[in-house]
Amino acid sequence: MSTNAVGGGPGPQGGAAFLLAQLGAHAAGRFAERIDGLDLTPAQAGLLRLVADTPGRSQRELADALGMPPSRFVPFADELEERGLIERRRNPRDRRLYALHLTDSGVALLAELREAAAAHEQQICQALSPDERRQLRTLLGRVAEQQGLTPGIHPGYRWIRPDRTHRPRDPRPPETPPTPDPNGSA
Amino acid sequence: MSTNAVGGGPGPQGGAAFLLAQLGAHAAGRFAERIDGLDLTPAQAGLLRLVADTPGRSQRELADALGMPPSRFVPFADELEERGLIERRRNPRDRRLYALHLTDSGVALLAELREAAAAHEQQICQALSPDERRQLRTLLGRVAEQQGLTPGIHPGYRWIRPDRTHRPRDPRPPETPPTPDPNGSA
DNA sequence: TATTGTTATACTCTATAACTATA
DNA sequence: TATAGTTATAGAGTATAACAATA
Repeated sequence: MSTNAVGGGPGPQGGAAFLLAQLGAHAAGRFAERIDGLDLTPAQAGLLRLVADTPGRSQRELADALGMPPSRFVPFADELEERGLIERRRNPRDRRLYALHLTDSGVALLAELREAAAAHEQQICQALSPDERRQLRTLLGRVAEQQGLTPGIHPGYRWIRPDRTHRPRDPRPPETPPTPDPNGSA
Repeated sequence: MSTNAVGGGPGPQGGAAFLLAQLGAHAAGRFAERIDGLDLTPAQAGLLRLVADTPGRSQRELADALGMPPSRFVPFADELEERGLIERRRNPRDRRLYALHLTDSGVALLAELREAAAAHEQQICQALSPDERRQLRTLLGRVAEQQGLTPGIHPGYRWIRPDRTHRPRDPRPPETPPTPDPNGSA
């Protein structure tokens, strides 16, 4: 059996940092499996959550928040739009911008996503009593805060395996003629 | 600011499962940065650790243990061999097999790796007192055990970004003539 | 001229599947 | 015929950089 020569600390299972990395990858993998039933990848779930959280943001803003280049964000959002989960609305003040919003369908799926997340939480924390789970959340929360992590933002979207079933989208039909808006600037 | 609509549970930072995934990715990323100074990727460090832990195993066994296909394992091990950290020894009983061992250089680097892991542990757990760190390790260890994780084996080697500076290796010179070994079977 | 959104291209990484040597 | 190791190849996914529309 493996005795972990470099796990980073005391104990047969390695230090807390190694356990965090190990359990984090495990938890992320299990969550991915779970929401696969909703036909969502973790990154897609993250975008739904982000759009629900702060609706109306531009694609550029969202791409920055997720740490992904705009050229990657576009086909990424395309999928969710094709599935009717989000919609792009032109900003009449600045017609370069799309404001992203959840559709009713997207709101409904988000509710399912919340259920999945709750079930996931139960599944991962099985070994702990309610009191121990609170202890764990408190300890992890303090570590996360001290390490400067943004609540609710997973730092790994950049690396997470993307959806491989992405088909090229059909060309977007030309926009409705430019409703002439008298006020000019941004 | 993001208020985390689907983090999986109570608290402003999401449930324990989300915190685990978030902190796990963070810890893994920081560790990767740290050992970049030793010119090692996390996957390479994992292989060094594995070979040190159970020397003499075949490439096939190691590839299986790491969950990577043999065709990917070969160039992966090539790099470490070119750098003189591991060596392949023919098994005279079954000349199809290579037994992998650490060189002296590899042992020395592993010692540095242990130091890096210890420093990493300190860096990640800054926010906690020694007693709290023990609590955290205990809680995480119980979760890991219940979830069936193998101590010391990170489940994410399959997905971790590989080294992009891999140059094609020069062809291996033909093996020394077959020391005729009277006993035939495996 | 700068910025948003988009598309094209070139590059990297990967797994599948042949292939060689040995059993 | 089966297996360890290796190599070739074809496919997927990515970022860089050009591009169009709008400011």
